[in-house]
Amino acid sequence: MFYIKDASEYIGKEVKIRGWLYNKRSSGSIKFLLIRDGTGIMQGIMIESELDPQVFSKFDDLTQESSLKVTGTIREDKRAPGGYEITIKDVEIYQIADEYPITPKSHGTNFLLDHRHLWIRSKLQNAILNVRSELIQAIRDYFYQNGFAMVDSPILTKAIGEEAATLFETDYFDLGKASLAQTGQLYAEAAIFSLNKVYTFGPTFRAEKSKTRRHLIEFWMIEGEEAFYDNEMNMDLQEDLVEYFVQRVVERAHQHLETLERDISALEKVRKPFYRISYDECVEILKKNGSPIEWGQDLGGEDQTILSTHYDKPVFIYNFPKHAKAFYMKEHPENPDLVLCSDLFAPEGHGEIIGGSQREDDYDKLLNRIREEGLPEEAYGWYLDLRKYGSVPHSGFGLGLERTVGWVCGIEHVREAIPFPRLINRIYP
RNA sequence: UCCUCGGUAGCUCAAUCGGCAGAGCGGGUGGCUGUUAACCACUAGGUUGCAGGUUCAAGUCCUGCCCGAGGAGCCA
Repeated sequence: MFYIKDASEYIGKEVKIRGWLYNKRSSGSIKFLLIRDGTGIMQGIMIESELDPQVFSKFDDLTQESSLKVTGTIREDKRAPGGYEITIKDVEIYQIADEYPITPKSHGTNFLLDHRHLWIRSKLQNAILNVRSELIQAIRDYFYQNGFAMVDSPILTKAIGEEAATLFETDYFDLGKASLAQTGQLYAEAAIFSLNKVYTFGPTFRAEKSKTRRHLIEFWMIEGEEAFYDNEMNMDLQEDLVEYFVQRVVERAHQHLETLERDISALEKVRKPFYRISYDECVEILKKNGSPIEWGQDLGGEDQTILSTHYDKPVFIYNFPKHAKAFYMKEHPENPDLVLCSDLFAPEGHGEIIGGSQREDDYDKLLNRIREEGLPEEAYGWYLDLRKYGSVPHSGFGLGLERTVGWVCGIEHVREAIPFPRLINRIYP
């Protein structure tokens, strides 16, 4: 089957394009159809003097997004968008589309989100979804090539993970309430004792009442977990992974990045080593740049923006205060107020894309932290077991896919980085 | 939950001091032999988010509510 992206291989040949009408123009007895087939957009020409009148008149019936099959010869022509065009010999119509809501002029976000099922057909959204697809493939390939096993963590769980206030609950037969997973990490930790290095790749759910450009209710997370890795090695791994997938997208999705008018030179700078700054240093830098942050607090949205505009490459902030971070992070051996962890911030104002840490591997210390945080001890029985039967130092991290897609594509809001975003006040379409 | 901004034609927006409800796109009709979000002419299209109030007169001012956007908190 012929696809528009392969046009250069078909010059002078007769082909059939199956697709949808993107737009049309006419100047009387010469008419232009812009046809898209998901791989590209190609201009078709209909010339009255060279066409059967019955075929020529089909132009008038065609509406935006009508589905059609055109037969014709591919030619190179500088006047055509994309450099190639098809001289049409025949037009077969699958369906005449109803009046299409998304016109070739500008629309507001609310309207576009209401029509997300149609919006994804547009040029920029198509490019974003293509980059997302390339990115996912690159991440999977990286893990495969580096000896990681893929494990699937459960989506229905007993409340265990991040925070009880942000759980989606559902009835689970005679066993009370279950909730949708907020993370697969704890299960990934169990899996390293079987497989050594693992990653999970799945949807996660957080019922946070967040309305910011960085938040989705349902988002996809990639979580690496590595036996016998300390926090330093964990950062080395993240750095290597991020460099790999960014460079691979630059290489294989170049055209889509150009469609998005992404500054590709900024992505080409994403090479090891990244910057690494301790939390202590970070607080000093932020204070100098006018942040009201005090030692002991986690970084706010404004702080993230300051940091990620300050550097031209991703930057790690490591070793946060214990009480700003999750219970499972390992206490710093020389300073019990700190934990061994790191957040990775993407440059150009895009903010946090990874949170990682070395995990607490000492049974008593972990139990202590669970009690300090007032977590339901009984739900963590199996997780504590991992510290009883051959506990080892280990580390891991979670990469937010949509934030990463947003950064690589250079788009403002994560809601465009996923085909059908789930937002606090939106579950349609 | 809190703060800020917004809601006018299918869509994007305008409407001066409170004084006749407007334009572009999209739809319809006609024209044009190389168009590039084509262009030109004509045309149809309105419960100004909802409910009250002030006024001779409200899209505009006041009160309440609904909906949306951005941000805070929280996080990937």
